[in-house]
Amino acid sequence: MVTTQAETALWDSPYRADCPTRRILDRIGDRWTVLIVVSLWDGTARFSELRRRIEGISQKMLTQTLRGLERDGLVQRTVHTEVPIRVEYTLTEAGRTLCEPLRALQEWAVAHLGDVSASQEAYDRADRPSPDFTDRDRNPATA
Amino acid sequence: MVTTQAETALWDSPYRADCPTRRILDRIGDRWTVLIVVSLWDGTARFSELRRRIEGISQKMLTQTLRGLERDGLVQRTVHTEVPIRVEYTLTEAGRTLCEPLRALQEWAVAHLGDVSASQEAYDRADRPSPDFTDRDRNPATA
DNA sequence: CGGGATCCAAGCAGATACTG
DNA sequence: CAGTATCTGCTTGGATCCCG
Repeated sequence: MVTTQAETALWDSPYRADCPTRRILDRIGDRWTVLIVVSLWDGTARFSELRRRIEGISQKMLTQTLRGLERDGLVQRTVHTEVPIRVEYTLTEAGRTLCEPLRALQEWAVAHLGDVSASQEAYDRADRPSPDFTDRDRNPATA
Repeated sequence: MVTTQAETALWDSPYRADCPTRRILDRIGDRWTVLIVVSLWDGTARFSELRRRIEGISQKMLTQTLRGLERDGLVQRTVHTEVPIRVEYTLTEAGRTLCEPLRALQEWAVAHLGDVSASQEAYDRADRPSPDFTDRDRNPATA
């Protein structure tokens, strides 16, 4: 895919709306995609099992996200036409490769959550010129 | 809240709503955070410069996202009270460390976009039981 | 069990107007 | 220049009902 140089393609184009990074980001940028992919890391899982694992995800979102992942070729869906129907989901090879950067991100999260939380508290404690967000607020409890 | 082993903590807790991963994911999971962090990789940038670089981002979203990043301690905001006011944004150390996993993700995106696109087209071409999405559609043009 | 379809609330995000 | 404030539309996502 890279025409000129790897470096350039990687760091110059991302700011344009039609670049690969943007497209992928839009796909995996939702709340559930990453969680699902990561939770499929250790193997196959059934629909209801995923639903229990992810915790907080609705049936609609789980279905929707899984469909998206299947469409992207990151997850394989296998239907077992038995008495109570059984559907299993597995990561494809591509899906498995995606897990690596995702794990890196996860490790970062675990390693830096403390700092982030501390920074947030410090930020919120400081009296800022106009801390009164009216529109879209990150911490509604403060008001 | 798994206290046994690091490995376990990394892979067992993410499915609970209050885990670090979820929290970080919710923060960087929006469309702009990652783009901004990445675009600050090579150094300091002014507000308007970021706005031009990111392309497509509104002033509101840029401000909002930058505030969030500042609050998280990932970006440092410096105001130069000059005639035309000048504000510069730089990654903090934490922000810079976040760039690494983000770069990995970006590289994955560049490397796999072709496969993903191909998979999507194949998926869309296949006649599925009921491909008629009514609610939330990924490709409105198909209808 | 594993969804599909529909309704509806909340949040996200754009456009606009105004300020120091 | 670098925002803030507000109104508003669109999207996201949850709840619910139903079906094979």
